[in-house]
Amino acid sequence: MLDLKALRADPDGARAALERRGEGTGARLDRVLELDERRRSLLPRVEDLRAEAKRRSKDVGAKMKELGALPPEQAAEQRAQITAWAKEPAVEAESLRAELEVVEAEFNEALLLVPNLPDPTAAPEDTVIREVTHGSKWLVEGGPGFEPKDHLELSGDLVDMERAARLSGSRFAYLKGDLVMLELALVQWVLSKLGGQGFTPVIPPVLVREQALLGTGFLPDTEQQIYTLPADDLYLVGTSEVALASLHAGEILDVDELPLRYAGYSPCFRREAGAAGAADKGLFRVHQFDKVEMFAFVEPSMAKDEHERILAIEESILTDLELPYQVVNIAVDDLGPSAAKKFDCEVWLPSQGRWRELTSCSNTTEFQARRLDARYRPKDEDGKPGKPEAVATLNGTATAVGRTIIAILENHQQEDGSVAIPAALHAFGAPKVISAS
RNA sequence: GGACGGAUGGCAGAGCGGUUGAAUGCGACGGUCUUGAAAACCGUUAGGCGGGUAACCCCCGUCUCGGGGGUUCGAAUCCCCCUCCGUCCUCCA
Repeated sequence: MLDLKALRADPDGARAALERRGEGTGARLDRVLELDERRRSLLPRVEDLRAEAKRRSKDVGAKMKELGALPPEQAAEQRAQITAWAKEPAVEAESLRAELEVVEAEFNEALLLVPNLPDPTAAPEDTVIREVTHGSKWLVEGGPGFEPKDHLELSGDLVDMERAARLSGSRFAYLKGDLVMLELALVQWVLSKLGGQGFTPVIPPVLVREQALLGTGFLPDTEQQIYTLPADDLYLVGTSEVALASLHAGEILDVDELPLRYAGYSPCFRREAGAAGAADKGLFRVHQFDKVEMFAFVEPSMAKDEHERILAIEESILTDLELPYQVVNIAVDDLGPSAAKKFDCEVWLPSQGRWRELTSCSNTTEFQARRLDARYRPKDEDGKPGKPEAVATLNGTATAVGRTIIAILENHQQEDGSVAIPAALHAFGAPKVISAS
């Protein structure tokens, strides 16, 4: 949700920024402004009537007392008159309020449809800003001298998608043996690394109410990607970002508590509707996967720095895993509704001979916080507490387990089909070598 | 699944039909005192929306005591529904 006051102050600037997301996005803003106008013309009239009703209501007691001196019949008549007089503005206010309610409902709905203002530095089209190969054997001249296998060949029966399909349908997997140990090592290693960066590990609920999806901007927009449990009015989250963002919904945080950083570890569920034809096989695109997600609540002025910081952590994880990657500044017309700016880290997949998305981090500025009503109380230079303001939120993938396993298997495969697991994971219980045969 | 009890400001906790947006305590902020700090004392301190302002301070109005609806001239206070929390029973990994 955007800052209404800022929109009213500079509608043209906001419209221009929104148009960068694509033709017609500015029109949604105009709809909001128009409804805001109507709302504000109705509101004062309702409030004036209510003020009058209150005044009269307060006088009732005194007027009623005066009636005590009158004969009963006359008093009854007067009493009825007083009541009618007191009721009049309230009744009028009520009918106007009904009108206002309709306008406000439309207004709120329209406001939810306006995406975040993109950051000026969000790229016009996907732009590679950095490529880090660590001298990968796949990317040096000539390659390692053998044909890379894909992750399914490398994992053999450690990944069983046929039987998973029998159980649950396509795009599900059984993960077995050494790969399970690899996942657990990966998760534990990442959580300990993040712990050193101030991120508190969290295992959140993955079944959430609609409000959490609305608050994070996944609704209304990506409903076709979300699993629903209609019998219980719950949704399965596609990322723990949803649960982490809601952690401080409705709260006013002390500025001294900020930044608050969380590392959520949870399964993620995605319907992948529309991806039916996608050629990705194996673990790359599945309906259920585990992920460690970073999430930060910061002062708005710190959001850009935090975004860079989160990106740096993602890069550091890839570096420690000795995975070749490139960083992409994602095109402005490809941003989700909440994001003002987004970086993807794409990893090299030797079997495909191309870069594929592995992690991603977004600066959602105050967009989610406004919807979730997550605020903080700023202090001025003298340390005096001020009015609550929306915090800024950011999120980034620490490790998407399935895809990370793919990247490790493929990049660290050896000619004999075994895989040398990166040293960083050894101390966390990962096998040093995984061999499918 | 069943039976009770509860939900009030940053937190704790009164109020149970009429200046109650809300006592009191804690916290926070300001001040007095002090070499400084602590203690003590005094004062200030909820949020949303709209208007007066181009904007801040400030002022005015209105809404909000978990959410929604109702009764009433008037509801934090009475009634109904929902959500959540606690306790007990039942069940259960």
